[in-house]
Amino acid sequence: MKKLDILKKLRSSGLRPTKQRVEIAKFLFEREKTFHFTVESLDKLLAKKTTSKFALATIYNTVHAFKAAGHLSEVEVRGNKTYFDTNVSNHHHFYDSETSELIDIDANEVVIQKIPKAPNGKKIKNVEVFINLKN
Amino acid sequence: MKKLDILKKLRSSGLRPTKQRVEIAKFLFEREKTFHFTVESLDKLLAKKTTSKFALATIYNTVHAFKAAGHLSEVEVRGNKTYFDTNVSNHHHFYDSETSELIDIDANEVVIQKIPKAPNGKKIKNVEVFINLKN
DNA sequence: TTTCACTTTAGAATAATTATAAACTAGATT
DNA sequence: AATCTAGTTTATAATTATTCTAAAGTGAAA
Repeated sequence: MKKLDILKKLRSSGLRPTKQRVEIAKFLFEREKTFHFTVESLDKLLAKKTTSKFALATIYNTVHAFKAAGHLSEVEVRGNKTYFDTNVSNHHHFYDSETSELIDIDANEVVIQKIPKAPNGKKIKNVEVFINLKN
Repeated sequence: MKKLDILKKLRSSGLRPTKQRVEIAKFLFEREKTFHFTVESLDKLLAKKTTSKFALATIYNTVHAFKAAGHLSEVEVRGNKTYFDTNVSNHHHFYDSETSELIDIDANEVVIQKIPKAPNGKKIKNVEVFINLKN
């Protein structure tokens, strides 16, 4: 994703393209493969890979703004930290608790044949499959 | 589950049946239906339903001891608090984010037809299906 | 260029959980 | 039964992730 596209992406979702947002967006979205991270890991990676400095609060703000704009998704992993994913399409995950690593699973790699119907008055928003790994 | 069974359950898993553990175990396991809770909700319920007093740290200790002994399972819900479940068999969940409520889904109510194979060197520990609800 | 709503920032505040260390107790040993 | 001890409880402090605050900074519209 080019810088121009990043500016477009930010602007089109009502996010003013500040220096910080552009740089974080470049770091997150200029990649081939999807990327999983926590705010803590992102903070460390940004410190290592860029010359700019970011307040931790800015990273929280930015990640939440990107999530609200639909550019990031939050992954349901139990544990202390919140995981985010640059893959915002409907998909599933392997989770390796040994390494705390998430791996994307394409939606079409999982086929569910039978599912219960939602409780009265409720609808199904989405179905997430978690495959926990061991060695 | 009778008190005698509770003593047996604790002893057989190497947990000395202290006053606190017995009372918490009775509260958790003397029920027909499975029970979902957070440490916070359990603390409040114990305060309401029993005359004894429990230090919050004791509730954390006890819940973790029960989990380590396989009497409770921890549920993958994203959010600030950790959820526990008295249902330790293999099963799935509805999650209602409106009410933060978990509902058990029996393992045989979900049939998965296709699933990817584990990454190299890893094995599948278990598969958890989460059905997120909306109104 | 001036202006102003939106952002960033550092640090304080909050919330969940874990650690600490002293007092207590179940149950084995005498 | 009295003693002993490792395991347990307790109150409190510490830690960790995250959110709040309020002052200073900045895109971009006018």
